[in-house]
Amino acid sequence: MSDFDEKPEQKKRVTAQMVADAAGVSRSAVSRAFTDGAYLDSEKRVRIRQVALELGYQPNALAAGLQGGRSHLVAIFVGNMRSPYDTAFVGHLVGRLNALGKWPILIDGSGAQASTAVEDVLRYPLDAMILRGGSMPEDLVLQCAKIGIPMISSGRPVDIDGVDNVCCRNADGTRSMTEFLIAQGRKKFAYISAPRAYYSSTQRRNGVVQALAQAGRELMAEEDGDFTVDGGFDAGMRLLSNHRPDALICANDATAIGALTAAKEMGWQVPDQIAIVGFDDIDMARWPSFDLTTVMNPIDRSVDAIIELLNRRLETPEKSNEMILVKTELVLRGTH
Amino acid sequence: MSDFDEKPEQKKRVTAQMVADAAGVSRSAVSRAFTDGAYLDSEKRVRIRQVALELGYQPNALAAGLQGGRSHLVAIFVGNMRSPYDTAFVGHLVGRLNALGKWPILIDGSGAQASTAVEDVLRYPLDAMILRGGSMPEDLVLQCAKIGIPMISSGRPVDIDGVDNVCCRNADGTRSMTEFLIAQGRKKFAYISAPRAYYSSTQRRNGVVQALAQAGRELMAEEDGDFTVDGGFDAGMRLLSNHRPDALICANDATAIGALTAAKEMGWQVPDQIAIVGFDDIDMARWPSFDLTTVMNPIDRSVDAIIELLNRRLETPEKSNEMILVKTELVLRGTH
DNA sequence: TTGTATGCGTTATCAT
DNA sequence: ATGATAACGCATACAA
Repeated sequence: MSDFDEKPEQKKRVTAQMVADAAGVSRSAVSRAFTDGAYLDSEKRVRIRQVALELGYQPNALAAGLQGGRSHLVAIFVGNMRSPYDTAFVGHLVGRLNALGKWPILIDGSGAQASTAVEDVLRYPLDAMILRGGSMPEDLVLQCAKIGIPMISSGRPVDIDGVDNVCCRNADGTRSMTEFLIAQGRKKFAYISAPRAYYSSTQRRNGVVQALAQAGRELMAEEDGDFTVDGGFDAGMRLLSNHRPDALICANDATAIGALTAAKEMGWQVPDQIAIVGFDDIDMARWPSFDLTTVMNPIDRSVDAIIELLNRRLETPEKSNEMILVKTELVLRGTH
Repeated sequence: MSDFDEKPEQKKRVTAQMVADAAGVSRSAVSRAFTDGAYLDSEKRVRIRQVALELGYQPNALAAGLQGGRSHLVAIFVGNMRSPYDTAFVGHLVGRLNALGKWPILIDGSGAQASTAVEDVLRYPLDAMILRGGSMPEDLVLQCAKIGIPMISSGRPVDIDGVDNVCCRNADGTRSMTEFLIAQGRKKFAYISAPRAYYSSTQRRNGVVQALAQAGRELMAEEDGDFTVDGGFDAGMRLLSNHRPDALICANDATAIGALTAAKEMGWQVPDQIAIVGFDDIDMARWPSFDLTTVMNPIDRSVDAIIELLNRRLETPEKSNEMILVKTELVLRGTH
């Protein structure tokens, strides 16, 4: 073997034609060797694959995608790449998509250039676009729908033709939690919210208010948070300086962790004097320093639902929109 | 306008040819209208773009990528999509790549099917492959190098031709921290590690040991963690039951948070009786309940370095390998 | 400045 | 079972 053979210095990508030449077969044979269920002598298939391996050949997915089939590319528009819940969510989703042979292209929705980014990514013939939290500009959603790209929104229902939705039963979750706390003997309820723009916070608040109304009560106090620990801390400080509730329900776990820290710092006994609960059940909620009672917003099930809707939509592109509602569960730990 | 016109039901993607027909120009004119710096009457360009917008035309990136230029696709192999540091890292990286017009395809390296996933993604003519933490099987790295895909590894140096590296000065970080604690008067040092397989934990331990040696000391105790809060909690419990160090250095922040929780639970006064410090400076480190003194492993600078190496490599594909070492910084909060 | 013609690497169709 | 050939949608060298 010559030195030249030893180090091919192949700058250009190996093509099917090269493999065909090397193996002494036609280009089509090579293509078939990489297509499951194609007519090809099994012995020849093995030989071709062998040659391909030696040459380092991989079918070019770009060219294959041009053929009209699926591209296997899926975009994920992530509203907030900083929040613990969303990042965990995306982590799971990516894993599931990988297992399915779908390749997720991530778009950071919080960036200033998010709209441009979406438009650029739309140049790829995507199998689907998944919206996670945040909000994609309406016109872009419409554009996707117009192009005919299946869209699945998670966390914020989108009522547009061609968009499927996965959403957790926010109000049910906080309603159950509130009922539980009432049954436990709590009487004076407060809520720390997130800005109105966040659909889920409003829904969660509704659940609290409904449960209280049913018991002939109402919220005694309320403060604005922003879904972050710092926001929860500040809101908790403000709220607990001016009121003495015995139950504090927070828009999410981050907020609750912040509020819990504030309460402890102010000398409140949790859960003796006050119950503080969150929503989501992020990893940190079960960290021993918090041991937070919360409402589980199940990532597994939500991702399952997304995958399910994705498969269904790819199978039947013209099917009508669907909305899968994901059930929550109370997670009773140490702060109630 | 007829009903038919109203709802075009366009299943097929709009192509440049359709736009050309609609605008009464040639196919190439349309192409030029979307290519910056191409010769085209500016008036005509505007008209073509207008028609394209109405029809919902986007150049097909798959077909464009086939042309031999860049695909603008970049794969990110993520070793651990659960750890707070890695997810934050990936979040930043995705944002930066988006801003550059590069589209990141995520591969979950912790999945069982990671190898298959990498091979499948390699079918796309990637502009680059970025390794974040974890470890990609060596043969796959070699395969990428052979194909000629630029690779950049972050968090774990890869010594293979064609692979650039970004790595934080782990040993420097813990050495500075140890020196600082020694100067502060701490005398009995302990370390909670991660499994040997993790390059960074070993490096960080080395820094501690070196600084101690220079002061004529050595580690009085050591326990095995696993880079998680739970692991840190357990290791902390074991360590503090059998020893009475006055400084506990942990392999990362998650470990430190776990150990800190354990220490408080056992009644230790932090920082009076013991200093507990971490590494990374994840978001949670500055949460008020922890207020953790730690070594910053700067995500911004690491991502900057990756982008820099990426640009340089794309500019000069044949350049020799580079390794950018990222400086750490002590972050002095409340646990020292 | 513009249109025509060719090539990119693959899969699908059609013969054989 | 296999090989030749036609799409796929675009960019670009070339001709006008």
